[in-house]
Amino acid sequence: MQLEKVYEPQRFEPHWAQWWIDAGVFHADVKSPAPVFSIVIPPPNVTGSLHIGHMLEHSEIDCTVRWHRMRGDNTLWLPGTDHAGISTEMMVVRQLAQEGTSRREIGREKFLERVWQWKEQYGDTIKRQMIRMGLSCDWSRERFTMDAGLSRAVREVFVRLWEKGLIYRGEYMVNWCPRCQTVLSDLEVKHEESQGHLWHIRYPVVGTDRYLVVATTRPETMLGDTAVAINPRDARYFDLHGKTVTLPLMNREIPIILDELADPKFGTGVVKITPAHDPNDFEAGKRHDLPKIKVIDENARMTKEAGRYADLDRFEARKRVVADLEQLGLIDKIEDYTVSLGRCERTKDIVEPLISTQWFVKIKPLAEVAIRVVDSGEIVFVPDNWTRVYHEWMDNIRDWCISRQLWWGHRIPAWHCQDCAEIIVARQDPATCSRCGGSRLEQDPDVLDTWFSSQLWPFSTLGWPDDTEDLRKFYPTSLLNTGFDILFFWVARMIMAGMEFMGSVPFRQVYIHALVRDADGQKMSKTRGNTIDPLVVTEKYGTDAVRMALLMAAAPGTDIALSEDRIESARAFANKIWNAARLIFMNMERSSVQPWVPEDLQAYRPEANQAMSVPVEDRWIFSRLNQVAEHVTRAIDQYRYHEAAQELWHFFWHEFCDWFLELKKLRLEPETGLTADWRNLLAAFEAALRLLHPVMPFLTEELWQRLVEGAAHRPKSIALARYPEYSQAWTDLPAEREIQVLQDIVTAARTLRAEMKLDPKAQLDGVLYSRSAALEVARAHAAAIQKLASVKLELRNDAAPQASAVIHSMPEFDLVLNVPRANVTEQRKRLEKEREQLDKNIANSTRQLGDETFLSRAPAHVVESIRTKMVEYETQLQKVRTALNGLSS
RNA sequence: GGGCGCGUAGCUCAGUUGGUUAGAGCGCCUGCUUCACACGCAGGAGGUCCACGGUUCGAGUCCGUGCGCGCCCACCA
Repeated sequence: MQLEKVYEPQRFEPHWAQWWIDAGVFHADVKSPAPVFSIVIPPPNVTGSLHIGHMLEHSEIDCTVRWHRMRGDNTLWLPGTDHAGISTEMMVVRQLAQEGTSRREIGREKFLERVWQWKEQYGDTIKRQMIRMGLSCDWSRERFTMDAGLSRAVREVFVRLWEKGLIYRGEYMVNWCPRCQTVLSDLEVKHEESQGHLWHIRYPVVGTDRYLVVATTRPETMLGDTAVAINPRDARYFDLHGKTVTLPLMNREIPIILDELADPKFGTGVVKITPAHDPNDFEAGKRHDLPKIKVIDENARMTKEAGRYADLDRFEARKRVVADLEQLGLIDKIEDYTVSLGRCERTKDIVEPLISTQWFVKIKPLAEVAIRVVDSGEIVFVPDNWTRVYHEWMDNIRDWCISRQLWWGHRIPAWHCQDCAEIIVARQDPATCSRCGGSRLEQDPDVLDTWFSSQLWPFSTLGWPDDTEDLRKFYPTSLLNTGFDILFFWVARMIMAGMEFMGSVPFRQVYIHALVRDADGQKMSKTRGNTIDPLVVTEKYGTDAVRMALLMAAAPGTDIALSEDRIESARAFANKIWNAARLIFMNMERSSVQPWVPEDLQAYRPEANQAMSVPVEDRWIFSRLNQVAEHVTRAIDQYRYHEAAQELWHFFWHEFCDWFLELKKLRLEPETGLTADWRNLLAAFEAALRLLHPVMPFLTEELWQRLVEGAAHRPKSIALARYPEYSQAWTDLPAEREIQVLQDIVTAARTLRAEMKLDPKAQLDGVLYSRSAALEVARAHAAAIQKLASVKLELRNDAAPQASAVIHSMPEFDLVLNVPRANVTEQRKRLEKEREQLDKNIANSTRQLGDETFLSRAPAHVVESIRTKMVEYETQLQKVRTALNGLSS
């Protein structure tokens, strides 16, 4: 079992990914009618990357799931849903545009075919990558058919809501993106501050020589004004009530109305009312029964209603309108003004508020229930400050516009009778009109908002609307792990849908993780060009390294700044493990040691070890393994992935490799390699791999399989082996103390050598002075000390002599090196620094121990620990003084 | 206009209920081609924990104010 010298994840990661699925180790048990990936891959001629946020999410979920499985919990992995919607559609639209074709030209059928070609072309890449990320992937056209599978659930839901009167179709003010050619929900509109102007326009009052001055940031909309409003309590204009003004440019006479909408304190206190192009005005228009004149169309061009401005682009029209008004002397003034512009989340185009007929969900009744289950604690957010954010939104929720003018999505199951205009909503495609019996039915051309189907995820994936075994077994799920960016889009709606259609919560806990950002903390975006492409980095550094880097940084609360540096150092860690394995395997081979795996760590009770006179480093490493198992378990349990990852990192690298393996190497037989007590090493390594497996699944599987190859009784996969568990009995404090002293002795000698700038290869002699157990430790580990620090120590049960030029003092011992010429400067520097620190500590402790209030109020153990430390400080200070004296004599 | 979060070593960040020498990774300095690993080994430098005030025997940690940065929500022309 030769290992390559350098860790090359590319060679085994794809293999294990496929193997896990084939062997059923890790694949979801559920036959999902939903498509299973939520990653957007752009077509080849569009630069960009995957949804970076998912990397973290997938690593965390996978880590959690693996960990649960290894602990024997019954877990279920549910794949995510596809974002059938604008993103996908727009990519194909862009591709078409580059070929000189438009979507409309090609038609719905051909367009959808085109989307499929694109998905299939890149499906393999997506699939491979998803598996590498630890996500099962069963993605095929059969499973993702807009008119089958999931759409059955979607239809069911639509029909039920319709029958309950919770879906309605109506004319409302909607957000329209002229580029996407579709309506957007409120959540898809992002507001952005930008520099604009506030135009003050004079409207002549009919029958007088007065003007009313209105202010607007969008002068072109004035063409559609059907009133101006003043506040009923505004004395300035009260006498004008009942009169009319002439709308400039259009020469239309429009009424002056009284409405609270007009704020006397803002601007002139007069507001123009454009019911067709502003949500506020739309409401005001309803209150006063005003006509709605649509002057801007779906292409953001002016309509016929705009008179001579018809067909102009909205911004061109703005210029003309302003110029014309100026010429007429009707511009009162123009102010600079910061306006909050609504932009399309995807195209960044300025969203135009339009009147349009759309489908809506009446959301209040659903929201009330969803608020209740969070209030009552049936659903808990982690961290819990998100509860507030959730409330904030749910309390002020507005009806949800669910229709989209796209093709890539679930068709709305509604038919319009061409004869009697009846709307038929049905589970089965109707053949005739239920009212007039006519057969001229046309299905509504719109598709549903992608989140309409996504909200069904917790139960549609389990077979709903059928009453399946999966559904009964796995609904509700215990945990939802997601990013805060889709809290409203998805999480809130899943809760509403769960309550409405299943009658119970879809999940108990919602863990909100951080988002991944670039090295400078900026949001990754294609336009900024600061994306890290998961496809590229996992290929380059390995999935395990990417996961480790992400988890190391996954502290809750703050976002993650991801850089290649971090991934690189995670790869170094992976390489370290790899090479530790190389060392072990090479020696196993030399000694023909039989691969062997203990049943579990229980085999290594410290009592048993002591009885078998097992080397202390073995007792020590088992004791440490035990502690680490406990810490990691607790950390993952509380979603503190960064703590788990760091604990594992430190343990594996700086304890297992730096000390344990180094000590073990000293026991190598020159000819035969491993000796009998290497059984313990194998057991420790095997357990350590299991400990690491949830975080670095591929590397650990590869090494574990090699390690246990041919072993008699073993699980098929490390993923099916048991996760190491803490047991107090395994903690071996004497062993830990002994190794600690050994480390101190070796480190002290090394520090001295470095300070003296001594030849690192030269074997030195030294003396260890001690009156404590350190003497015994040094005696027992003389060989180790000689190897690890290149120092042969003479042991003296005595205090250190007054004058020693080369000395390193620790509380337990003094170590003196016998060297002819000492480099005194370096040592003096260190000693003086140490003395300063000690002086400070002693002064501090003295002050506190002399403070009556402190002594009486501080808890006893705190006072006690300061007393103990005080003694230590003083002994140490004495030693440092002696050493300094020795230097000067 | 509301709400939330952040400010700790050159950089990116940890720091669970306040407890006394504040940690890690990267970077930096010194020395090592030691037979697992230069994606390495050994040693080291580097911090008035944004400022001021308060609570406390004790504050990086709790409270207030200010400064700086970021995010979310919001129909004020």
